Amino acid sequence: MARTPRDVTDAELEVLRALWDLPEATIRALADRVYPNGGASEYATVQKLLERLEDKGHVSHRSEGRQNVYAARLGREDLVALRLRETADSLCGGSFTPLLTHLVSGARLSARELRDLRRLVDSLGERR
Amino acid sequence: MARTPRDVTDAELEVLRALWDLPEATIRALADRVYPNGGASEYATVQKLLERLEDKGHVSHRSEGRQNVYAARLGREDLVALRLRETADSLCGGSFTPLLTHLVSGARLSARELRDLRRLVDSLGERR
DNA sequence: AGATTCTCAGACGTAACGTCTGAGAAGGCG
DNA sequence: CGCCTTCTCAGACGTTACGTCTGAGAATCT
Repeated sequence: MARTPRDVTDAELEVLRALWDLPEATIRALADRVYPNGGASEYATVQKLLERLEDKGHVSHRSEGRQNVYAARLGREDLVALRLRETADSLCGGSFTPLLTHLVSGARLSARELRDLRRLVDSLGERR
Repeated sequence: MARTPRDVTDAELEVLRALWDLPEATIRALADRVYPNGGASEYATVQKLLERLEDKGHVSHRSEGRQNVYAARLGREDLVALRLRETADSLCGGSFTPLLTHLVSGARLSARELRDLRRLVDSLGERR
């Protein structure tokens, strides 16, 4: 049975998070944020993580002058979508309905979450 | 940054699936199902996967006579819940609302699914 | 008794993951 | 101009997860 690598690993996610806050950033800016007062090796770590993220298509870079400027191609919502799809595919035969059912009925939503959801459903219902 | 092992790996999931179909099963039954016409080593593989699943608390066994009978402690819905919580925690600050929003607005629900969902939400709202 | 089938304990190889090192190019500045 | 700093690129390293497999011993069957 083949092992499937993770879409985004823990350390990669940390870098992605930084990129979500700073929509465009140089490696140094990201390194400073992810590893405050980190040295050369932490810098290189971020660099490698960015390289791997780019291999996966989740990040892109352009070289501005001498240095590279990175930007996220995968947004937080996209990653949420990815994770939901993975869950649906591997556990629910690809259907999202079981996820919904669980979330709505089982997950003890707060009053606010419930209100938001009701509004969402209402707005969807109107458009039909 | 510490690496976090997966809740259930691919091969482990395969065994879990088998256990979901056969609510109680001996190792051999599971091995036959997961690896049709597999030999002694496949049997041992299933055994090891069960051991790891048990370490994680997802499976339990009792020894019936000479052999061990395994049962899933973690149901399909439980695993769905786990995955959803992981996603919410790592990407949405623990809130389920973004997941719901994505599912409801993005997942192209059928009219019927939508109606059921609305009813579900309404019934939940009444209880407050 | 001998063959079979179970359990338990542990080893093995590969890949993932997080981290780090070194070499080279490009500016900044005395 | 030399020197120092900072960047990029390429690749190595150690640990662990993961999937797989082997061997030894106990129980059961015929």
